[in-house]
Amino acid sequence: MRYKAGLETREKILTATRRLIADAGLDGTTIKAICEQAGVLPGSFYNLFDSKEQAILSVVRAAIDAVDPDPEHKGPDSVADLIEAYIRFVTTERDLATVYVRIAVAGSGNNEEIRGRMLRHHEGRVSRFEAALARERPEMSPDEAARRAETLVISLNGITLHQIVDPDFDVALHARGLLADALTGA
Amino acid sequence: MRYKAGLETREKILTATRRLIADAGLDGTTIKAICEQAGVLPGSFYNLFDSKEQAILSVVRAAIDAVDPDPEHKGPDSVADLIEAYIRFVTTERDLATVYVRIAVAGSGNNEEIRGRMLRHHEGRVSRFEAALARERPEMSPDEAARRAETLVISLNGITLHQIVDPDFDVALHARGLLADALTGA
DNA sequence: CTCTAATTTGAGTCAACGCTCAAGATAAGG
DNA sequence: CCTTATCTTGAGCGTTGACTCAAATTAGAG
Repeated sequence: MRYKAGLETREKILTATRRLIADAGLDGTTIKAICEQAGVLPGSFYNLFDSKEQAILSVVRAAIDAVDPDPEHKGPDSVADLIEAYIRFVTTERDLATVYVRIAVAGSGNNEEIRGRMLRHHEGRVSRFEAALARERPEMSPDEAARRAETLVISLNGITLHQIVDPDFDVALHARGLLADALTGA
Repeated sequence: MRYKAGLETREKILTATRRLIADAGLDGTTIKAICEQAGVLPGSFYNLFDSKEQAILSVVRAAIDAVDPDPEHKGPDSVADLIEAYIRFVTTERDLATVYVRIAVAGSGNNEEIRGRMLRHHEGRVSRFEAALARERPEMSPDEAARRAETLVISLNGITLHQIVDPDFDVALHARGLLADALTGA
């Protein structure tokens, strides 16, 4: 793949795949459905991807990366910053957020690469929350800060999970509630 | 189905289906796999169930009911009671807990019956937590208690979700942490 | 313009899926 | 023991899935 047309087709396929995983689930994400949504034929798909799994993995990697934007920037974010960034992601990139949860649940049992990637990503996120928490609540014991940071990240995932079941769910309200709980507790 | 043999076969099939959804995911839950695991042939499966979906739905209904044991008992549980019951469920009935989350995520997009059942069940659970919270923290505003109760239920689901990705995750530690946060906050 | 590599086409392969069915085996009431 | 309802067998049906490929088309460097 080197010509412009190929790159554009690749993007169309990835966009269609992302949309399908979010809307129809993994079962509904067939080659036929992807090709129809992308306006492309199967042969063209297989000119650019080795397998259906490869296309899905590309989308999944993008989704995982998008959950934690700017992971290199190790700057001193506050817990509130991190929560607001998450709210922004979940509300503006709902498809990617849905893909993230769908794959975490469906892929972790079968696919070791996905499971490992999810776990490493989780640890990274927890670390950032933990550091922010230690900065803002210096009197808190390190163990307590670590436990709270992990609970916070997991609870945020619970919020995203619930948004899949109830699309009208108020993500921001509950995410900010978690923030308050994490900062005010004993 | 009336003979004893039929009822036993039915149970074998449901057990195999539950195990498969938890271990292999919905994709891996094929008629062939169910029948092998149950030690039964396809014809026998279809003598007892109208379709694969019917068997899966039976397992799903059981999983949903099991998340909230004894829902009729409207007794005055404490928040701690409810959390401990949940910890017990997630740790002793891990297969059912995994089925619950897998179906919530995979089924809510496609299947309206499952989505509705999940939502109603969610509301029921939130109500019980809300009532317990109002009893233990009477000074809390009703809105605040409602918000906290819902956040608590959603966070517990996040814990179950995380257990699927990381089977060694300490469910009890984090669930009890949530309890403390919910009771002590402002 | 020319030539090659990249891309698109779409009919077609093969395996696996959910599911059926007629025939044989087994259970239980009378 | 006989009869009838229930259960089991397993080959096989039609459909759909992922994927292939040779031929036609198009993009772009020289």
